[in-house]
Amino acid sequence: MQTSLGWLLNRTAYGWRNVVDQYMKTLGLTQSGWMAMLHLNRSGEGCSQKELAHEIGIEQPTLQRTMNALVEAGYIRREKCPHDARRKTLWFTAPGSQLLAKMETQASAAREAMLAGLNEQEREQLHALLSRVLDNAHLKQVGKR
Amino acid sequence: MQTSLGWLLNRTAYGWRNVVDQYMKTLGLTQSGWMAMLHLNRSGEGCSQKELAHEIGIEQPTLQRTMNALVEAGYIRREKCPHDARRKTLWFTAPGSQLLAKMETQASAAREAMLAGLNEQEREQLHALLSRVLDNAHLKQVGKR
DNA sequence: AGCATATAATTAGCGTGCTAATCAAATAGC
DNA sequence: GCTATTTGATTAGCACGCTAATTATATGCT
Repeated sequence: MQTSLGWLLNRTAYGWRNVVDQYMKTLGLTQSGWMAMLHLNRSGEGCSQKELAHEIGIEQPTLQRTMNALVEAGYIRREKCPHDARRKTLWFTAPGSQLLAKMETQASAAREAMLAGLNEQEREQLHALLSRVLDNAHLKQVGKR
Repeated sequence: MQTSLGWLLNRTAYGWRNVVDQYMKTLGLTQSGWMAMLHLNRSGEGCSQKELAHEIGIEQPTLQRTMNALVEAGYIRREKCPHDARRKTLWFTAPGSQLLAKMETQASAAREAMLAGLNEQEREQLHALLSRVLDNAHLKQVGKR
């Protein structure tokens, strides 16, 4: 095996992000921006920032910066939660919803480009193998601090 | 498929880096630091900074910052190349070589931890699938600028 | 020889991940 | 009911990927 799996994994993830980025480029959003938009749609509008960060798999302060930019750009708005004054819920604005629709199209085109040549069975195999490696990573990180 | 392959890929790569980081932690080097040390050993001492960056798969300015830290820490030294005054070649210092030996041990322990439960055939399968996805990424990035 | 182009190292500055620390509100325990 | 702890959002600052631009040297073309 010429290249180590760790390196390969890292580079493939990096390449994937860059390809999606190219497909998204015309929409004028950065990587963290489209990630947040797509995941907010998946999580469902009205979730808290903490919940969205967890869904994306990043930490709250990381999302904070991205959210500020999206709010600034007018795609998302924060609202105070009536039940819990600490929470702020997230909602698409009308321009945000329009942009989202275009993003979904681009996202699936990018996905298809990356997986070109892999049949359904191979995609599932890759998914299964990566899931097992990721589980190992999580096990090893118990008691990290 | 619950989680998208893109997300899974990204998180697995991230998890892998963090696990290796934990194994390396006691050695007092950052992620980019041990990457540079291990790859310099693989490339062979005396290579240029550009060559090492290419071997690692990062850009020259990214390596530059890391190299400055490693030189500062006394693990690596830069030397002027006699044939080409633009080039600088990279060499381990004595403390650097000692550290490297420990790093190699930790690196393979980390690798084994991440791949626990995957037999040889599965590892090769994962390698092959990732390689194909990475190829797609490269194809899509032709003419990127 | 002399000027244009190419290449290696470097500097400057951005994007996005993180942890640590702070503030405000909610919850728990006495 | 009041203080102690927990929780969500936020701020500050670090690590490490990038591109663009600068500098010094090498190479190539006329």
